[in-house]
Amino acid sequence: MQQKKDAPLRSDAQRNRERILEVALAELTRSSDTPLSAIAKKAGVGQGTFYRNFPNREALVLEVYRYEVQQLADTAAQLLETRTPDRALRDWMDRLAQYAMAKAGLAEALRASTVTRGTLTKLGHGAVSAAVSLLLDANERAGTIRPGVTPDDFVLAIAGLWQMDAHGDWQPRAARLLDLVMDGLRVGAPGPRPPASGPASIDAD
Amino acid sequence: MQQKKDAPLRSDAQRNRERILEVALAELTRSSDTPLSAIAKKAGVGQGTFYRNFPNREALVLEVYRYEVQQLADTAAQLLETRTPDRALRDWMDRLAQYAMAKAGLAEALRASTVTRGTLTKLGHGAVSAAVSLLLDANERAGTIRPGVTPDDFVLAIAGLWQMDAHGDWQPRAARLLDLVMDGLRVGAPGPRPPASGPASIDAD
DNA sequence: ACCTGAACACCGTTCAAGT
DNA sequence: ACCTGAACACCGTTCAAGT
Repeated sequence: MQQKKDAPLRSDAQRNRERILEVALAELTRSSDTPLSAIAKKAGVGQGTFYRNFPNREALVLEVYRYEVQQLADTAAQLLETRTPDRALRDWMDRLAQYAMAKAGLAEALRASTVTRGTLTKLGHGAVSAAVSLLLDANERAGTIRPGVTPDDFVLAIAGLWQMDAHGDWQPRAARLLDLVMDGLRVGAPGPRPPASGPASIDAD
Repeated sequence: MQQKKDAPLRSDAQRNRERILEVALAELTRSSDTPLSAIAKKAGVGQGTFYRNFPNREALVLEVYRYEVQQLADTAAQLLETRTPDRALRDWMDRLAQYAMAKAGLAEALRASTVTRGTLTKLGHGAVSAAVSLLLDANERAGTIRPGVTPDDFVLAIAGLWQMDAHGDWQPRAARLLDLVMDGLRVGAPGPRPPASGPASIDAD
């Protein structure tokens, strides 16, 4: 019996929660294994308060990550308005790579705290998944990628991004990976904007 | 001053080390976060002995993993003898997927203990890298994949395998990922066994 | 040279007492 | 209803004492 149904938090509780998230973002970005006690102290709350908000490390990290990733997801729609679908997709992937590197500490924290497998995928069911859907659908309609690619496929294909070292020269490595993925997505594409029927069918009408 | 240069271990020390690795494989495969103290106890050694052999959790996990992965790497050469290069590559990838799922607990342990990023990649510089090189080279020579793909590219491209949930129905997900990667690798391939010069050059001689 | 196991440090989690 | 901070449990790491 922690909390009613979706009753709004008391204002001080609300403030505490925000402070914790704020500090967690800064701290976890820097180093992925900052003790939760340190975060609580820096946020100016007791251990108990911390635990009232986040039952464990994973819950905190997921929440921080979710918020951060949301912003990136939002850019997908914008890119689609100013570019061709395939350039929008590729540009978004580039941003994703930049993001993954900038938030390397956070990504590490996520990997480290995610004991259960597939949690990363579960996170994908949120904002990222929606953004990816948008991009994939637009490309499928334009005939620039093969039909039937799911957001899940996409997320798995670019998983390598989360495995690169942010300190080294990740840029060329990321570019090569994303090029390969884009090529893989294009194979079997019906071709740029095909009207209705299949391309070069055996019997013409 | 732990140990001379590469002086052979005393026989009892050797036995202890093997016992630890044996227990660690069994225990970590089951659940990724078995306490090191539990492993030490089950192996019948004191905490100190454990630490003499493995300075931290990561060292242990890497060692266990390295050995396990070695066996898989060894199959690459065999596959190349009994199949066409591209089928050998694809079959090896399928085995890799099976392996990744069978050793899911171990893979989790690896992810969890790998604080430093790129450690996974570093592991790739060993046996896996050699196996992948073998497969890629054979395919490049046969013209079934584009030239210039490095083992690093490959490892990044299939990183999604380590992110799948072993309990769910990973089989179709893995197949889709590997298909996409294969397609990506094929794009720009010179074509099956081209003799010497580029295909369809502008000016014929 | 190697081993043991108690001792220490640290961090996550809980809970009695307070407002 | 929410907060605090001391107390507890657990695990990684070290080290004095042994063979």
